[in-house]
Amino acid sequence: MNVKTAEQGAVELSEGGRRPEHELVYRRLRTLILHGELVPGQAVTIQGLTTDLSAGMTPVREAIRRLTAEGALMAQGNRRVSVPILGPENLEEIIFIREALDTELARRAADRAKPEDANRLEAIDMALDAAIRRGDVRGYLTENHRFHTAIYEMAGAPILAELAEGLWLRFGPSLRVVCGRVGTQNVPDRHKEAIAALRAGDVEGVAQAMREDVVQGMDVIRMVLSEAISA
Amino acid sequence: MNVKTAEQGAVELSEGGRRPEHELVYRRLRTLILHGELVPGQAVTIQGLTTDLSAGMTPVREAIRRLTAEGALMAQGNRRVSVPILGPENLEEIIFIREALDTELARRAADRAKPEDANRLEAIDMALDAAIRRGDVRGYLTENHRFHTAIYEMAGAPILAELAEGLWLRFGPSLRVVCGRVGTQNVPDRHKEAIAALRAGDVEGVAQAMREDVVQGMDVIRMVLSEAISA
DNA sequence: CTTGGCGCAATTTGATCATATTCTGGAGGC
DNA sequence: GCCTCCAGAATATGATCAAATTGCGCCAAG
Repeated sequence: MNVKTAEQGAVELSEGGRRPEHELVYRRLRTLILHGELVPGQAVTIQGLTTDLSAGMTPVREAIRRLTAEGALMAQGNRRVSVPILGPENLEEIIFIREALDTELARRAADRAKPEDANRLEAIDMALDAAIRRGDVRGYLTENHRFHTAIYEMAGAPILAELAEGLWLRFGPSLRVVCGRVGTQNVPDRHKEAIAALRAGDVEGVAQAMREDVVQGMDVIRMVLSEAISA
Repeated sequence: MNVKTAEQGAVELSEGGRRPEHELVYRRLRTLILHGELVPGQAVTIQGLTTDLSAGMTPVREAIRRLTAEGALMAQGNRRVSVPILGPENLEEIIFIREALDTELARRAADRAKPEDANRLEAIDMALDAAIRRGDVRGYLTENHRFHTAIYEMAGAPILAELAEGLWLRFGPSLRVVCGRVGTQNVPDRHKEAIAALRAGDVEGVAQAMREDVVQGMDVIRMVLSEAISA
């Protein structure tokens, strides 16, 4: 009678193959936000998601609560939820804390890095460059995020990594808007410098490269957003 | 026929008098964690809370998800949720980021402070001292948290404040354990210095006072936790 | 006669609950 | 000692209730 349990054991891949529905909904919604598929200010309705993602109400509700707690969504008070609009003040706060977090995470990652890690980062960065060359905004956003996430994981600091990841959710939607406006060509990064410093065993060099990467990248967002307001 | 709408208008006090159930459950559970009523490692079950708080399943579920996203609770993978146990490495991460956050928030708060703000802080600090004198652990935790939260609100930096608040949820349970072990007498603070600097208009003085407050306070936790392990 | 504002009602959406289903952990038998 | 079965708990669904916004129609003013 319990035929299903048999096949489940086989499907069990990597770790925890069987994910609860609310987890899946959460991840899908999360990547939607991260890749800027949801525009800042856009309303997020439960019933809309139940039909769009063809999921039940409860999983969708829980995913929305979770993302709201992470700052990826904003409760408007009157039971409505929407994608937050990032003002210059908010962005300035994010820049401050990202500078501290990403720098420290890079420092710790460099300190614990194994030789193969530099290769992994380089592979991601090459995919990133390829996406830039072909003007693939979606691919750019994905790979750029993967690059930073890889460093977070290398750092072995789960709480700091979680905080840093959470910040990406806050500026994700705006980042997409920026890319739509200035393209992917003109967004500078310090990935090559970071990888070189990592190979040289220069811990502080990696930390400083990532600091500059963050500050410069966020600065582009700041400028585009401020001229979007004046326009 | 619409008698209900009339009375609702009257009940509307301050802002948003009508709170949804899941919000209330969230707040109650949150203060339980913040004041250390829940021991690190303790299991948190949905059905347990539905009976304890006499609430429905759905609101409890959402509150738990929210607090899990904030790091106040930990999903164990196998559908279980518990209060996280803070290891030395985790605590060290929290100390690092709190030092950056609380210092910056204090700096911004001092920069925007009005004279009455110093009085508000002093009132809280006096209540705190009173709680210490009478050995009231619960009161100590409440007032100490209120002191810092007041500064966060003064800073006018909602995102940084939210992040800082979230960290309290992570070390709240352990803080209670520490107080139960060393009492409230021996936990130093720099509140008086911060208030004095605030009155003097010394922005950097306030920032440094709060930095020392955080570092010293967290150091007590670190020491107690490490000797709890060796014991 | 047109237009702007106001209020009511209809519809859409959110919140909650009761219930069915699925899964985990452990007890007991082989 | 391992496997099977069971109890308890979590997940997920759909229905029901409540609330908020939207849109329509009416009235009054220009």
